[in-house]
Amino acid sequence: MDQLRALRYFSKVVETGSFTRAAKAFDVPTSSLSRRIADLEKTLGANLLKRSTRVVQVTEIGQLYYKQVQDILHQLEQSDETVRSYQTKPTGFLRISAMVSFGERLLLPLMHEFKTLYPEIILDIRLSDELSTLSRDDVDIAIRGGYAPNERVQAVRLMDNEFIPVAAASYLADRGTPKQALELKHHQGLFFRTPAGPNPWLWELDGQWLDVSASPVAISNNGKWLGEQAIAGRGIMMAPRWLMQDYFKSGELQELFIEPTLKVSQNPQLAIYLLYQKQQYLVPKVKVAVDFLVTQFANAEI
Amino acid sequence: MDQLRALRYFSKVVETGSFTRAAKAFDVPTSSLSRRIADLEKTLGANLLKRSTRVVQVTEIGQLYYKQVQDILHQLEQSDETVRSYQTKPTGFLRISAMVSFGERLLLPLMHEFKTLYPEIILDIRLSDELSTLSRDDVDIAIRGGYAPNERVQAVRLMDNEFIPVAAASYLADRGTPKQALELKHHQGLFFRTPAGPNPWLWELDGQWLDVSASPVAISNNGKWLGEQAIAGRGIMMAPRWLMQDYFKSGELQELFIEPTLKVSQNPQLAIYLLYQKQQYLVPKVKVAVDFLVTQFANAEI
DNA sequence: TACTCTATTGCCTTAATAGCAATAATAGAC
DNA sequence: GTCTATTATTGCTATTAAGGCAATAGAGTA
Repeated sequence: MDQLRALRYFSKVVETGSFTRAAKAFDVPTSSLSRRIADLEKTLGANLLKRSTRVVQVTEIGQLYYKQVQDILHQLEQSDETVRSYQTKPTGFLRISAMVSFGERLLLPLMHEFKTLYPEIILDIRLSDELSTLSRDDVDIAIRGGYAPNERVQAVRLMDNEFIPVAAASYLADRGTPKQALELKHHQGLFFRTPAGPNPWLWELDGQWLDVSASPVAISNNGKWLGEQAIAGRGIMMAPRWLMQDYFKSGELQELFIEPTLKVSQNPQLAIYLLYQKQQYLVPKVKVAVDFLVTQFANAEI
Repeated sequence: MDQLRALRYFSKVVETGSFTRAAKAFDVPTSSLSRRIADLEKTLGANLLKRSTRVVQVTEIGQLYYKQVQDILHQLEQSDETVRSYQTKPTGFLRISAMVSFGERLLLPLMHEFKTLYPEIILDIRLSDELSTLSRDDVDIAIRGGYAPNERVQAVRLMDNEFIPVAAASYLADRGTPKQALELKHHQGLFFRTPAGPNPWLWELDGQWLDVSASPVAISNNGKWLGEQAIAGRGIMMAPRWLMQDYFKSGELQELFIEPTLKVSQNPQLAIYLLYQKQQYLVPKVKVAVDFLVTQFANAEI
């Protein structure tokens, strides 16, 4: 029995809820599906589907089996793809997901050079501050700050992601320039909302963490808008250092030097990571992109 | 093409390093393997094996593919097994792995009752202080202290694993009874060697960790032997509380009350965990065993 | 009750795989 | 260097499994 074929048929029936629709998808008669799935059920000794002539329902165990089978089929597909593309030129669609501000400031400017190096790769760059799961056919490469990957995902540290307090001169003239962390409680704060909630302002003393967040005047997951608020003198913002260079140069914002140093996370390894599926590294388009990006950022940091 | 069959053939050839031996294992002619694997290579467009008439070598990409295929085949086998055993009586071999002293003191005494409840389950209990990977066909259930499982493994907290300092009366009469952690530096220590190295004696103050280990007189991964050393008055030992009950009753050892409380790990969740593969929970033999053990330990703790 | 849509079943065709024997290739023995 | 034993491949045929079509049976709908 060709179990894989049976599994593909079964999966499609679960997804479409119908033998007829599934059969259309494979362009085979429904009788084939019926027989393959019946055989599968026979060898497994369990009913995966509850059929009536009009409606197909998935049984409890069928549901469970479906989930696991999905995963298996997907892994196999990916392994096959890796082998198939082995030793070929880097080509095809390359899907990269990155955080919006990081993408605009640092990633996109690099990609012109990448494109000239590998003209046959068609870039599909998605900028979003949502977490990308990287688990399915989602994206090939994701760039995220401090994200806990699962065991099949490889994480490479690209660069620091140090958060520093900044404010506009107008704000400081108005409310004074804080020098001590404890003064911040009486200031106004602009907070970046991560998927895990607004980033607090923390202060560490011998492993003890103190929250010295200012009183919030704005919380948003949109860095650009928060930046505008800061420039308008609405409050103090904790922002990534790499994002602030332009603002410092133009004088729109300035760095605050506060004792002791503030953090926005208890995680000491706050950095920006490049993530990719381990098994995809031998796929040429993924390999060259990972190598290219890692090299670029390693050089930029010197 | 029946890809699964081809993958099984291919895997066996990699493992045995020979078409002939692999063919014997499946009881089919070598020509079948030759053809299936050739087809597989054709559809993948890559050479997985480098053949000479006498020696079969695995190519780089073949090696990679083999590893991934192994994983996939294993997962599929397990999923099939789950479905097959669904709604059947708990039966078959049940392989449990536990730490030696835990097994002897707590686990084995329980298993008589388990055996009468489920006489058709054949127990295969392996006691070892080595880490069990739980990843392959290894064991169905593992019991370990503070072990970081991967995402496919479910961990259930069974009981506390508090380590306390103990010593024999003879030792204390000889060297004095320490009351302060800092005094320990001048005492003699018996250390348990975990897979991550000897367990240090730690003392926490506001997130700062101080190592106050005594000077070592013995280090071993054999708890029994260490216990004998302690009874013989050779030194102070940090031992799990649950292991000491008998020694306390017999008066062979006594608990030391040291300020501040000592720890053997920075991990606050030091406990004993029961581990099993998530997808196996619906396999009756695994389900009843997990439920039985969790219930037994939950009750015992009241 | 008749109608329609859907899954299953029987029969035959077609495709894929197994089995056997012969062939080609090569490492090791002499 | 030649021979021999072992091993993988290939050609041919038999066998097995899956596909395709038409007929059948069941269940909701008009």
